[in-house]
Amino acid sequence: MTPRHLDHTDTLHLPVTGDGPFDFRHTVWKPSHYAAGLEAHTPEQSWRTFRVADLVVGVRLSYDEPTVIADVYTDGDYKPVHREQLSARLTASYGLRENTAAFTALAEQVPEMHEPLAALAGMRQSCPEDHFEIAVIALLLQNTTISRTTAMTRNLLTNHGQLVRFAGITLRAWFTPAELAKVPEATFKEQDRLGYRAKTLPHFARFFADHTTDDLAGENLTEKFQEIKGVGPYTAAVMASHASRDPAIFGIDVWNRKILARRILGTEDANPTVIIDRMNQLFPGHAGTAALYFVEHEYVDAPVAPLLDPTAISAWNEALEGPGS
DNA sequence: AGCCAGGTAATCC
DNA sequence: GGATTACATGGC
Repeated sequence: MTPRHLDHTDTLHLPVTGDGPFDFRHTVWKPSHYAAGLEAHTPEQSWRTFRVADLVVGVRLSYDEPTVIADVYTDGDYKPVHREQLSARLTASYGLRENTAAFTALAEQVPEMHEPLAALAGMRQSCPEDHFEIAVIALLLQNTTISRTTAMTRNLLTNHGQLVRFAGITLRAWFTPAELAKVPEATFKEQDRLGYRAKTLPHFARFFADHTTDDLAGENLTEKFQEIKGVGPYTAAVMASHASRDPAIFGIDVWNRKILARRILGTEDANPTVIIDRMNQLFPGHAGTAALYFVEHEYVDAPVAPLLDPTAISAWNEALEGPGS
C-alpha cells in the first residue's frame, strides 16, 4: 500500500517550562507501550502522527534543551488555527509545562522508588491520543491479551485509518470519530476481529462524533464517559486520567495491579483497594505519577517496542507499506 | 482441551 | 448491595 506523502509545512519550538528535571526520551517514548505503527523512535528522534481537526499531521520531535523542536508535515490546508491546536496538543500531550519537582522530592523519600527514579527522573506522563483515541485503546485493552490488543489496533488502523510518509518515515494515523461512524458493526467483527467489542465500538464513534473535547470541558468525565455503552470504571478511569492528567489518579487493572503489588507490598497480587490506599499513603497527591514510574521501570531493560537503530528505518517502512512497495 | 487476558453488563440473591 | 456469569477471540 502506497502511503500519502506529507510535506514539511511548519516548525514549532516548544519550551519546556515546568520546574524539575525533564527526560525527553522517556517522556515521548514509553518502554511499556506496544507498537501500533502510530509512532517510531530512535535514540535521538521521534515521529508521530496526529489528527488535527480533519487534517492528517506528521510530526518529527527532537530536543534541544530547553526546547522541544517539532517539524510538522501535512498535505492539506494548514492554517494558523491548526498551528495553535497542534502546539497546544503537543504541549499538553507530553506535559511540557508540568512540574516534576514535587513528585521527585516525594519519591526520593520512598526506598521502593529509588531505582525507578534513578532510571526515569524527569519523565512525564505522555498521551498523544485525544479523548476518542484513548477511549478506543482502552476498549481494545479490556479483558484480553496485549498481543490481541495490538492485532485489533493494527486491523482498525490499517482498514479505517491512514498510511502516511514524511521525514523519511512511514506511519499509520488514526481515523476520526466521524470516519469510524460509517463503518458497519459486521466489518468490525469479521474484518477487524474485534469479537464482542464490535458491538460497543459504534457507540464510541457516535459519542465522540457528537461530543468534542471542547464540549466535554467542565463535565465530570468519569461519570460522563460511563454513559457510553461498554465503558465501565476501568475504561472511564483510563480516559479521565489521560484527559485530566491528574497526577493523583490512575486506572487500576490486572496488569498494573500485579506490578504495584510486587513493588510496594512485596506480594504477587493484592486487592485493588489495598494497593490504591498504599499508593496514596506513600505518594499523597502523586499516586498516578508513581504508578507510571513503577510500570515504566518494569520495562526499561526490556522495552515492549525497543528504540530503533537509525539504519533500521527502511526495514520499518517496508514492513508498514507491505510487500510489493 | 481448557484456561486466561491491562473488563463490562445483565442477572441473580 | 455484592457475588456470579456470559461475552469473542487467540495464544499457550
